[in-house]
Amino acid sequence: MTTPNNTDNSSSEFPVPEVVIQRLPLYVRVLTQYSSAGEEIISSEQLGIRLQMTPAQIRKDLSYFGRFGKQGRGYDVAMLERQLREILGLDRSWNAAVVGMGRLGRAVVSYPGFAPEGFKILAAFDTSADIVGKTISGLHVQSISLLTELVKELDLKIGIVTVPIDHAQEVIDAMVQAGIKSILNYAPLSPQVPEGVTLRGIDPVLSLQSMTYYIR
Amino acid sequence: MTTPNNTDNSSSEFPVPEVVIQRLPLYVRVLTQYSSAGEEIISSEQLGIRLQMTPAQIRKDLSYFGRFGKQGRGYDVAMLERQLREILGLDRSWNAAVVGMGRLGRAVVSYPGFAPEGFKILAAFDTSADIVGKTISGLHVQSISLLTELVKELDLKIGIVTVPIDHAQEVIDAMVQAGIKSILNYAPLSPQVPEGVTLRGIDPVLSLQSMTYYIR
DNA sequence: GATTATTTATACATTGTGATACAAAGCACA
DNA sequence: TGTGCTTTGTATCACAATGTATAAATAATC
Repeated sequence: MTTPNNTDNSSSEFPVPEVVIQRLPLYVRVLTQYSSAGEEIISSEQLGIRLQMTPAQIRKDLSYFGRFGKQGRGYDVAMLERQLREILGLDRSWNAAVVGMGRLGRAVVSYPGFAPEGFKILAAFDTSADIVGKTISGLHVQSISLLTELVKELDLKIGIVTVPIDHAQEVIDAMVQAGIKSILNYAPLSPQVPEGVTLRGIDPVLSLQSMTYYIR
Repeated sequence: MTTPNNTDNSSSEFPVPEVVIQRLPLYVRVLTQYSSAGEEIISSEQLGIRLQMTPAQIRKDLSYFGRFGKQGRGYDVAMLERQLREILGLDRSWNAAVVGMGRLGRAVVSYPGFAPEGFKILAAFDTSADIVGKTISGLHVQSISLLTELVKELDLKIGIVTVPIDHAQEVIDAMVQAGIKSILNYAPLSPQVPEGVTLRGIDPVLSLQSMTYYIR
């Protein structure tokens, strides 16, 4: 049952700015907190305080996708959360493969933060013969040559790169070749990916290196 | 010895945009690679190809800080790297404290990527009595109540937060109280920090959650 | 039911950021 | 030395993102 006033602007008439997309998960996060605190309504101002941004920015971001709020009242927490999760594709779960089962890869597969958010690591790969065949955190480590096959078989949609820097580009190329369209890269480099592949980097050193500018 | 053509715009007459500061470490990284590949000169176009950005953007970014290149020739790799490192404060090393010695904290202190870049984790803290007193990766885990004291004693300039989400804000408050001005936060929330404190978040789930928008 | 309080959605203004274009500067080579 | 080629630095433009202001809608109160 959709409310009649819910005009859907998301009909991909024009592209939503990437910055906006990146903020949506922040909104989802706050909404989840509010929801579990028993709140039923939230205003853009309350959201803004939590996220240190102006209420107008939040309203404008949301308006790209429809009209979710009620004037004089605010947003229904549960409803808005549901809508945003649907927009982001978080109303389902996503299967992921990790490539690189060294220290970092092991930390990633045993990180308990992914599964509750619907990201399931179903396969682990490595190149080195020492590691292939072992079982780590319940995952049987496979040879990278089986990547394409298992991407299809297990419906893997996300690739997580945790190999050393000098193998990262080739691993990413292999992922792209295997049909992976979303890559989370932990290696400290800026890899080249073709159009249509989304790449995000996790790079604590880069973050530190830009923070030091502001100390002194 | 400064070259005469090196006009210094960095004299904080006007603030350099934060996006620019965040790109400088990327330039440093490519320059380091180029340098160890034996290249002496690099053009903004070559840099642009590596980082998937327009040459003009790179030139403009650099021009905030001075004139480092030579027309018709390009940039001296070693010189530019040295300059950028100095601008970012990477020509020295920085001491850091990690708070939260659970799984994540242990992964962070044993991550070998920090030290070579000049980030030295000199102290580890936790709240739980089970962990305080243990030695992890050569670090004696201290009670968080000693934070302020050790920040001074060890000249800790960077705080790394690896506690569970429900303790993160209080830990960050404690760091701010202790005089820490740069915080790297691994907890999945958007903490509140006062003006003058720089905060960067490492949040793989957030990255994944915005990537799923582009699949489908 | 009329009046006052809120709060959204959005039109408009302002600011920030990135791309384009080109003059000035250096290099290479005849 | 002069000519052509390259590449920087920056002025200018275009557009993206943010902030401000307000009309319209809802709720609350008397």
